[in-house]
Amino acid sequence: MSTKTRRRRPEARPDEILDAALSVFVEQGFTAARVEDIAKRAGLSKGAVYLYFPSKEAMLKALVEQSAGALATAAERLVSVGAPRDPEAALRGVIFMMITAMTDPDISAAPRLVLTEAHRFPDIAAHYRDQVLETARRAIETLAADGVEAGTFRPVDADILMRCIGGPCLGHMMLASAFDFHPKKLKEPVDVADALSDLLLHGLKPREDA
Amino acid sequence: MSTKTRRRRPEARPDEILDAALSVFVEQGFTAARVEDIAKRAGLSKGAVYLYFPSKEAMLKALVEQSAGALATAAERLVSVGAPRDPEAALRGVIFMMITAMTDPDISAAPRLVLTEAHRFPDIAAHYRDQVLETARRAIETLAADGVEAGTFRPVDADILMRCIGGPCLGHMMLASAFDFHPKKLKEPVDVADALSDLLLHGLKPREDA
DNA sequence: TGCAACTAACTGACCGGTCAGTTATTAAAC
DNA sequence: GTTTAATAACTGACCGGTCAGTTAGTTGCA
Repeated sequence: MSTKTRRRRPEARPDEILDAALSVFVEQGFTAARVEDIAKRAGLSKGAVYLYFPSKEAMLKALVEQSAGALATAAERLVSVGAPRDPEAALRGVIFMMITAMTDPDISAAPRLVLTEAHRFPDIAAHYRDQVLETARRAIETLAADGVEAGTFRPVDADILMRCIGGPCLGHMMLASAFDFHPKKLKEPVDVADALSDLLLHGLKPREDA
Repeated sequence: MSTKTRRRRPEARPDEILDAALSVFVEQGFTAARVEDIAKRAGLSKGAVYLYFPSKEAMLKALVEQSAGALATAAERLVSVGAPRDPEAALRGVIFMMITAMTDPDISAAPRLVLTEAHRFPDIAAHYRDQVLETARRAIETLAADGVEAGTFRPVDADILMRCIGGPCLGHMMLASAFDFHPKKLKEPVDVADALSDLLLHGLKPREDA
């Protein structure tokens, strides 16, 4: 019960280790990450880690699978719920969700890890592509189709829209996490999300309408 | 001259080594990259590399500085030349340039490397931020101002515009390089650039004008 | 309640391989 | 003959993974 006792909590161990592994992987990169550091952060010795995972790489794969599942369902749900009724609001919701998620280092950690390590682990890359990216593309495709049908969007290629939604969010995250580079005026995630949504919806050129 | 002789070409060596280092760094990541592989790819032994660079990290820094300088001047020139006359064409030009650059693995290699390694080398990150990102931001800020003055753009926050220009290009590159994920219909870089430009300029909502 | 006998969780020293960086040596060029 | 480019062999630190041993906790029995 006390904070000091090193009790046995075997059920919670794998997740504790994965949490620690994620943070060390993100800080150091997979190769430079030391298993001993992961163990220490999880409150264990190095040997104990190998009671739960057969190798360092197995931890990486478990993390990726965890994250991929969560992201795929999130992407699918988010669009399918709101899009048929109000495509514009659904799109704003997607962007807001992505910006807030990307702004939280804990939430963006797993995608960041995948992004930096994917190309060295082809099976991880393929898994993420099929599970997350294809799902997201399909979701955006139906979002766009709903919008066109409702007359609130004009026709647009799904791959382009995908890059115009995800890209700025991705860029926003990378600028912040890799370079500590933040917007000068818009400090709050919600303001960034709104400004991105406005620009994407209305375009850079002036409008006669509105 | 012959392919077999191990002749002396000291002037060209540093750049040859850096070329090799860049490709190995991008393939393996900085930590996993082996100096011996870099040497082999440059046609040298490992020891010879250390005649030109004091450490592996020095190669990384030289690469980053090289790339940062090139990018900063490119960004500045590209905007300052075209923007005052025709902001819309200038913006299309910037996006086209970025997409074509990002689509060429050789050209995008250095930025990709910086993106994946920056957070572990704070001085590299700071250098890139001050040299490249701030320059790009200023360039985009004047591009936006020129467009507003000419009446072809409506007012927009520079940081948002920066993310809406760079983000989709960055996303396009990461999807391709990390996940081998490409647009289903738009195969040519020029088509992708045009579609991105159209969406950014005119927005997702239908227009009465045009 | 007290006390062995047992088990599962855990530890940390260790092994073997890898790799950044060094050095002794060779050979081309002038 | 001296200098410079280059190599191949070497060193030492580091780290993933292993394993013999320890400790915390449980069960059976009085």
